[in-house]
Amino acid sequence: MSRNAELAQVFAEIADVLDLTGANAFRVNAHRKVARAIEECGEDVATIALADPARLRSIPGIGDSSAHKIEEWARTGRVAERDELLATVPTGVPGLLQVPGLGPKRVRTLWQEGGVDSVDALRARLTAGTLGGLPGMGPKTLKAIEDALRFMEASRGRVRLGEAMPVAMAFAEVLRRVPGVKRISHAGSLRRGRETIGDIDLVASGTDHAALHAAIRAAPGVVQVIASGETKTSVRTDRGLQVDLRTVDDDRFGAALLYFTGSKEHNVRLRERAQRMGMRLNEYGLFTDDGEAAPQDRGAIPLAAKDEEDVYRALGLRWMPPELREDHGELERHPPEDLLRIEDIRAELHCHTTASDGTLEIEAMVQEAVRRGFHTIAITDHSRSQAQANGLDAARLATHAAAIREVAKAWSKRITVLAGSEVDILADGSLDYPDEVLAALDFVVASPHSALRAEPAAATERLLAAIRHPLVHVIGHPTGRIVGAREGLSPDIALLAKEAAARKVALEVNANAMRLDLRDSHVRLCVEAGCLVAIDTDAHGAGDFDELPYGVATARRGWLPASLCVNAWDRDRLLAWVRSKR
DNA sequence: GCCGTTTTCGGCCCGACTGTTTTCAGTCG
Repeated sequence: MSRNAELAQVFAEIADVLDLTGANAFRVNAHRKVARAIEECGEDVATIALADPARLRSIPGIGDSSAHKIEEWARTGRVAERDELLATVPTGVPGLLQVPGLGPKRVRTLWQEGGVDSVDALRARLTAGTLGGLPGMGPKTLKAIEDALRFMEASRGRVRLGEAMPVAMAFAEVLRRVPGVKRISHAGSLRRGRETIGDIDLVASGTDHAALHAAIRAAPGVVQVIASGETKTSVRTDRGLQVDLRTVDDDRFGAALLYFTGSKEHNVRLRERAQRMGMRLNEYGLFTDDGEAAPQDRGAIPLAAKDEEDVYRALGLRWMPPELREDHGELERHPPEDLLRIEDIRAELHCHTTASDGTLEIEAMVQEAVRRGFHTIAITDHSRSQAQANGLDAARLATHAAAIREVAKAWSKRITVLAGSEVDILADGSLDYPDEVLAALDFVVASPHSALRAEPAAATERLLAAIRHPLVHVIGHPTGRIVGAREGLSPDIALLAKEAAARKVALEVNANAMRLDLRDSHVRLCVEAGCLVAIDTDAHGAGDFDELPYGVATARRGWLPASLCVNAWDRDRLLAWVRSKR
């Protein structure tokens, strides 16, 4: 776990225990907000705490009280208040909050009146059937808890963006065939392009809501209907994913899509803004606030509801790209006008062929790039240390480069093909080929593949050395992390971005959904430093190009303007930069 | 606990669905 993740957990634990003991809900929420702010910070928060206390307090959501706790943790590795709070409840009780359907009230009932003090104890008591008679725990509630426990064991949390998107598209296709359907969109964290997705949210409009809900319940792969009403259905798929459908009338679609896209925090900001302007915002529209709840049920006509643009406009705002709706300052400081778009990407600068561990020959890879409308592709097979990936030694690389240049010549009217390498950054920061070998190539991506558990300071030095190497164009997947599976390196990204900006080296956002490396918060640091960013699919086959949208979404979440993305430059500008390193 | 285009005090978003405590609490997003 990264240090930020550890520290965030301290605040999450404080929030959980406060919640369980019935503390003020806003106080609980404030701690959860701090946990989120820490988790989403691209820099090491403990380091900020020691170096610049004022800057720590300038992070939204972190006030004086939380700042003191963070400073305490940075100095001692502990937070006394957290330890004291945790001592007041049995060790396993906070874990009960992770069970879907169990909130603080039910956990407190289970614990204090039922003697249930852990998830294991809960499972045992459910099996033994000795939980009947607790207040609020009827047979259906107990059954729902039992199902939720089974689901927890089967699925373990969030899935990667690249797994969730195809599932969402398949469900959308099912809805598209329902008679009377008007508009369908995915929403939630999926639409915001987050790297992992908790569940799939869909919003649909049409004339026959009941038919839409029936279609979702009967869709292929659905194994359980969790809830289904007139406007909302939740189902579980055979792969353990929850899919939520909300239906609305088409003239309210924009308000519903806005609402269900979130983030929750962005929505709260919008509602607060609406409130200040004498309006009221919910999933049915933006209404004049007459002091009464649920205007939509009283026949009130919304001021805006049909499209998201209408709602933002009525609130005096420009439409906000979904990837930016995270309450990361997007309402105060509008994101760049030329925020990167998928159609801006015209070059692939990191891919593999059969020379190392790819599945396509050079020419087939080039053809695929042409088919995708790219003006440039760099062929970058693995270097010699990647023996398991059939990495090339200097002699094979020379032959390979000659073959790439042959293909380049044959295709020169259609696309520019660069002979390159993805050269390993070794543990000591040196590269896997001597300089004269690299100098003979057109393009060099330098990436860490091994020693990915190095200390942050060592990782920073190692990557700085690669950035300072005069023949390197791009640092590939700089941290080496695998989403949900490997933490990778934790270098000082702000420092790397500053150095890379000075030397015109691009840091990569690897678009593969397993990697998304750099991640969104790192991109934000790159943008602040004015550092170039490369977005590459790291394609090993034709289908891998399809992952590009995930990389673009990650870059957009980091507010990347097209002007800083080398893959979005026209051919002349890109090649001038490529040649500047030779 | 946090925060400021009414504010350094007094607020802090809003609705759907479910099950059960028969009029609403709990959970979720």
